[in-house]
Amino acid sequence: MPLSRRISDSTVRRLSHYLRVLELIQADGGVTVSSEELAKRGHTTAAQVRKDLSHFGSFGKRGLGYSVDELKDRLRTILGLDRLWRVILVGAGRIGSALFDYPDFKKRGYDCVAIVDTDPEKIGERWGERVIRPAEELESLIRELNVNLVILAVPASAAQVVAERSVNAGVKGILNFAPVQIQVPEGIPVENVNLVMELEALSFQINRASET
Amino acid sequence: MPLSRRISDSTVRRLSHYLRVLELIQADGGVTVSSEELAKRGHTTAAQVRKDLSHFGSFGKRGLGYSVDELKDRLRTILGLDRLWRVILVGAGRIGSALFDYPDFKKRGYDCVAIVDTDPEKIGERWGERVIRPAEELESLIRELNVNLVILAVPASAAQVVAERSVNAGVKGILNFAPVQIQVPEGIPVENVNLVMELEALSFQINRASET
DNA sequence: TTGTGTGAATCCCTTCACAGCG
DNA sequence: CGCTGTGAAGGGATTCACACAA
Repeated sequence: MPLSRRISDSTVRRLSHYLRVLELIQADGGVTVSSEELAKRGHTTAAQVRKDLSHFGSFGKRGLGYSVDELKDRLRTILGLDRLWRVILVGAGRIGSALFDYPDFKKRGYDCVAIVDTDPEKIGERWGERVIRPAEELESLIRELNVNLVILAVPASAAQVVAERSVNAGVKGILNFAPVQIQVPEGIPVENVNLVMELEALSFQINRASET
Repeated sequence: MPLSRRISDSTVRRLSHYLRVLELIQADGGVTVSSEELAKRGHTTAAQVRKDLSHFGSFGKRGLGYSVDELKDRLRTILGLDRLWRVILVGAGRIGSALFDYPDFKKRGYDCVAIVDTDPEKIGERWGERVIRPAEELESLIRELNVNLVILAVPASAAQVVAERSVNAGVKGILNFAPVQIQVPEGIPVENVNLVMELEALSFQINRASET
């Protein structure tokens, strides 16, 4: 059942969302949950929930629903949250600092083990337990600290170079905040977060809505 | 031809991306582009580019390609960037400040006309030309300054309430950074940016890749 | 000849509907 | 009986392939 099928990006997003909902349900003292309820608190249908989960096994009890606790664990495993991810943050600007302080980060198993920047003013600055290191140390930090993920919070012009250096030094995935499409070798996943693109999607939809 | 068909979200994202590529091409002195080239510099196919554009009209010349300048204008109009969007930022934390300073913002026609926060320490603080106002003034600011869009950079617990107040006061769209699914009336577009979700998508894919 | 615009074919995702298990 | 798990149906979106315009 946990077949090596291709799982779509939207499915993964939904799984991530289910996990969040489960945590809320658990906080409210819920012990079991139906696909119906899970769907209502996401923005999906019950059939979708069941289909999503069915790609990875059958975790529910017919006539009963899912055990909140068990499903939560399963989702954590599926999403790869049952291990620690070691993250390096490249770019100690505002986006970088916003991420660094994001409370859910650590909670989800992401540990920012290093920060680098090119700005001499910033190098040496202390953020919590970390000290900002010069960008030249990128590769050595990745290797020494066994970094898995890199967060690119750098200007568009620097993103490609940093991505290449990081991949060469051994990172396995990239979260890219720079508004460019970066090229990486096959097999290195990249997720892009592009703030302007989100806003543009919004203004497009508003225009549409008002055209009726 | 600019028919009122349903345009998918992914199409809009691609349009937004084409626009960015066109700007780069123009900066390099390019005057015309083919769907082929546009596709290569995005992450799509030529057929996809043509199909996307065909939803809104036929802007190209057969055998020649598209005029960079004209297509850029068309895309700007389609995406609703040919007007000024007035934005209010709710939450003057790090994410808020990152957005506020995002250089592409103003360039794309988004003007952050007001900032509010609940923290007495922050109220009165000056950011560029703006002064942070108390959260109680949300509605009056939206009305007086004719705000179209609200950016929610607040904790999850506050997001729903702020969204409702904003919609009641007249905003037409919401960019939500809080990690919750907010409920809004039909016809008010919401775009969600969820940083943890992006990271989870990444770790999922890395796990998958290594399972091979 | 080149490269667009577009029906047709294909693929993938979502929804339906129900068999089957607790 | 209630709710899951899943084959089948349906619907969208992507890709193909080619007529046609410059």
